Amino acid sequence: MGVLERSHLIIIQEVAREGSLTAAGMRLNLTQPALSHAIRKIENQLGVKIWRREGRSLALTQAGEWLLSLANRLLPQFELAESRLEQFGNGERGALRIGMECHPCYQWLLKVVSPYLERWPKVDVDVRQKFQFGGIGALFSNEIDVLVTPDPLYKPGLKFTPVFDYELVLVVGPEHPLRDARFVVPEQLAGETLITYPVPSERLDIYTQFLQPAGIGPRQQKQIETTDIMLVMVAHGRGVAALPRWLAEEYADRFELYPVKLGRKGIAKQIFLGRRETDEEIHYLRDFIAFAASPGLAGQGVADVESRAGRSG
Amino acid sequence: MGVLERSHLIIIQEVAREGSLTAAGMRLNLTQPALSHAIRKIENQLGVKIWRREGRSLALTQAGEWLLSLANRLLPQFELAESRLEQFGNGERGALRIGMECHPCYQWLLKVVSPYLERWPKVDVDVRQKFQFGGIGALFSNEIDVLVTPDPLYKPGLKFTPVFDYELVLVVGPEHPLRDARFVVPEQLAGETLITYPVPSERLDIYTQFLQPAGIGPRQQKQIETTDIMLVMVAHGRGVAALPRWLAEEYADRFELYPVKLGRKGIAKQIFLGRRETDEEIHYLRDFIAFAASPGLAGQGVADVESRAGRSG
DNA sequence: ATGATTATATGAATTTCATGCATTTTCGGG
DNA sequence: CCCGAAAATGCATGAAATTCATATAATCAT
Repeated sequence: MGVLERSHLIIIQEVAREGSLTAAGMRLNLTQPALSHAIRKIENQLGVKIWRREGRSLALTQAGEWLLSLANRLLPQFELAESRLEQFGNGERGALRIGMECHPCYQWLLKVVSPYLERWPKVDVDVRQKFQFGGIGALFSNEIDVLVTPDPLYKPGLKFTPVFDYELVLVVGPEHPLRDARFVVPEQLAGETLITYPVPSERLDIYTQFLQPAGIGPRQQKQIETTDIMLVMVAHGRGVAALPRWLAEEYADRFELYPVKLGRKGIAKQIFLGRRETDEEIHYLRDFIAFAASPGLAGQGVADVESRAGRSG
Repeated sequence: MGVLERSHLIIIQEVAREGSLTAAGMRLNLTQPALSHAIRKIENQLGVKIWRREGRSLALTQAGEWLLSLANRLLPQFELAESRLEQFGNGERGALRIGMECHPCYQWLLKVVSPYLERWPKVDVDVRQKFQFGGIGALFSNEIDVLVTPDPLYKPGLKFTPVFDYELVLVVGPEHPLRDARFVVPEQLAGETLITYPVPSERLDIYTQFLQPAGIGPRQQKQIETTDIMLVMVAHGRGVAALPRWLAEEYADRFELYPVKLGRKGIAKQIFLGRRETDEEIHYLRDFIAFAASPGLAGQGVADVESRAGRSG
């Protein structure tokens, strides 16, 4: 079985470096007899002569030379490992696996992540969008560490923090008859082509909070992966989309887009970051939440929206 | 100070592999409490949580995952190291550092080494030709393991084995007046250009055993490193050289060379392999000596030479 | 639910092992 | 040949690893 230990390599290295047990003992805070016993034990366990008595000091045999080169190769890796572990222990290092349950939030997340990576150079950020058992399940199963979601499902062991509010608006192109409407009612979408992200309609607020309550569906639905393409389509009058107002504004300089309020009062949305309570003490995670929630970052207020939505249980 | 040991990595790897302390304990010949105590101690020493209780078994934290990848990287190197050391212990592996005190022997050595390397695939052979304190000194100082020499200096701690005999002859080119002589006497070299290896003349038998006893020197001496060039020169009549008879015969198909006996009786030489007595039990070294001494390898008998030389002391 | 089952955790007892001390042996130099 | 410096040896001891017995926790089937 394995008998060669890191401490053995340290002894080999140090004895070779100092050329004597007495001197090596000093550096290792051991006595000469301790080392003498140790090296003999190593040799017996390994079944190889490692040292040769050369006069009144020790020299390495061939096997010893080989072990020394091994030690020089492996020991630095152990040291590196320990300094890394210290970083883990201090909460300076880790992987922040962010789960997304909110398609348009991706644009927002990018703005948060960039400066965050500067602040935490040793933290790796990973973004995931598909979860077998939903975002909450992914949090519980440790698949992710943070969940970006509009649906904070309050459960024991989880904590949610609101990070920004926005208004969900209908985005139409310049040729669209609704482009200057003060607001739109569900019936006005009955003849429209609705462009959405490719997720089930029960996860799309435009359905759950606007169309379905009125018992109305669009004439056609097109699913498109990326926000850019989606907005190109909208700008060219190939359909309408429901997106955060700030997102429409963000793209305003590239495409001619017109946001229209959904319903008289508009649809207010709020995004939450969820995390496990057990991760409370992880510095870089706590900082991510605080940083993401800090005002002036997303900067898309909802001053003109009167009510807030957000299921809880 | 360094606390992370190989055994810790083994535990991390095995627990991760089996997913349970009990199962890992079986494989490691440890009880479950032993592991339970061990992993807690590791965590305390490193100051990092490595495992997370997941239901009734254990899962790795991020730091744990990182340690596992470290273990997967480092542990195989330890295992490789141990199997190598076992080979060292069995005398299957090592470095055979051969010292040469005999220039023309290089050709012979090549013929010995090739098949030897086949027989001992894990033994590295290294050939050295320069020694600060002579070949014997190099043996004593462990600079080399085997010394190829015509001068076996018997000293306590060293053993010499004769490996082959040869006759030192004068080699001349096709145009040379001596080409068909039955033998040559020192006086006949007085007007010649003698080509030798670049070593002091006290280490050249043509001087010590032939020219100097007669108080004669050659008209000119040229020093050349390589045997090939030396023989090209001889074949073109640019000088004569003193070389083993078998070497001249070896080159006969490439250059037109004529060997001439040195003196009426010829100069007989014997090559010895010297080694330290302490290396007696090294298999691959003992085999090298036996192999090199086996008849039919060098195959250059000295049937026609009547006396043997070789100082001893 | 509840008990059976299968984990890990805990604490005290025990064994094992590393280390230090005292001493001897070995080696090199005057 | 003896002295100084270093390694080797043998024994005693204390710390650390391991085990045993048992408690606690979580899953599963009924």
